[in-house]
Amino acid sequence: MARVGLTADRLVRAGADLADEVGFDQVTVSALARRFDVKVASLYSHVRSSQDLKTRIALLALEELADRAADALAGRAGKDALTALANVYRDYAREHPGRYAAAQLRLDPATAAASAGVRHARMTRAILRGYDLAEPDQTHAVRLLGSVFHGYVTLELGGGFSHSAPDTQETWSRTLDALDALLRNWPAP
Amino acid sequence: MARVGLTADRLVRAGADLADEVGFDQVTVSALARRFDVKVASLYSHVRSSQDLKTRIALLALEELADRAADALAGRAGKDALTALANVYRDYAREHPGRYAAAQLRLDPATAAASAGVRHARMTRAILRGYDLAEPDQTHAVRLLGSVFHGYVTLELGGGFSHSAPDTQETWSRTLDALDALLRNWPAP
DNA sequence: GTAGTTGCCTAATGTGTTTAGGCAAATTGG
DNA sequence: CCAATTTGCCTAAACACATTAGGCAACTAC
Repeated sequence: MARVGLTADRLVRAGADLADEVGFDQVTVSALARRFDVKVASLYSHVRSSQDLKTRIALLALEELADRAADALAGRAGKDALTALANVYRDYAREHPGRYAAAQLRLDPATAAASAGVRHARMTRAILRGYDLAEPDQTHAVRLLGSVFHGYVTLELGGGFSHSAPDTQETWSRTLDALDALLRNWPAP
Repeated sequence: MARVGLTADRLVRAGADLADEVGFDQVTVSALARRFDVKVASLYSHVRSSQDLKTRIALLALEELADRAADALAGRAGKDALTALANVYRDYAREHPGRYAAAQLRLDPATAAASAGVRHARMTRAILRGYDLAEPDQTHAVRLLGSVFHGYVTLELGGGFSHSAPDTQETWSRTLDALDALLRNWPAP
């Protein structure tokens, strides 16, 4: 019986690729087994369950995304940093829609706390150092940025606003302009 | 054999309730059959497939949401209208998380075009009549509003920013203030 | 009341998840 | 270099959901 050399890592990576190809919720232990030309049961030595597999793919995506973000942010500040971070999310979602969807998987609190999710939160907050915002406005702004990035990327990817006239690249630029303007001129309570 | 009186309508409504209770992607033809104490196959006279059921739930949710939005918007303008519409989305998502998730289901273009989705787009645009925005900025703003509403609601519901200090109600208010300020003072290109 | 329609049923097939237990291949130690 | 052990992939089997085909009973209409 030829051994294929399965490992949790290879499975997760292949699962992520599969997600990008067919969509995250089409990722199934069976499909993954087919991809490795191996019987389904064999995967259960490496991965606890379907849920476990999906969670690991989510964690991988969060890591990759955080790494990209950290790279993009290095040496930038102000609007430059804002644009860089925003583009990391958007580009990642366009290049890796399945992975991006995976990154949205709801994790249980313990797993989330140990994930790269916390790096994301820190980086978003780091961007605001280039603007003049004290707490609690800083937290409000972090949440707003998160909402816009996530909301925009999701809608664009889902075809939410595909048909209308101005192309989405233009809207994206203007959205970043608007956010920058907003952060420089945050309204008093 | 006692007849239960199934109809597509009752199934869809029950499916929506089920979604609110256990989550939209736990909505299954089998679960619905159990809820009516009926054999699974019986549902297939009323609903074409699992996909069909989910699509119908999505359409129901979009309708309900659009109805609420239309009510809330009547007689309001400017920031008042902005706040009203935003609150409709947020409150609906909190009261009916499963339905809200359903409303995000990707529909094929034909179905989407015939759905209440178009009313949502029109209403968002209507809000901007209270602000001084010409095309193409109006479209950019529509997309931004959609992104923020959807992104915020999704993150809040998914526990995206639950732990940190300021409560989310406060952030929500300040987010609406910020959007209002932004629309009144939209940055030139 | 009978004819026809409709509604829910049984039966069967295919796919995905998961566990238990087996045999062969890799690895380790003498 | 071969024996002992670990490890990896397998077969087998149970269970859940989706879906289709075909049957019989219960409403509806005349």
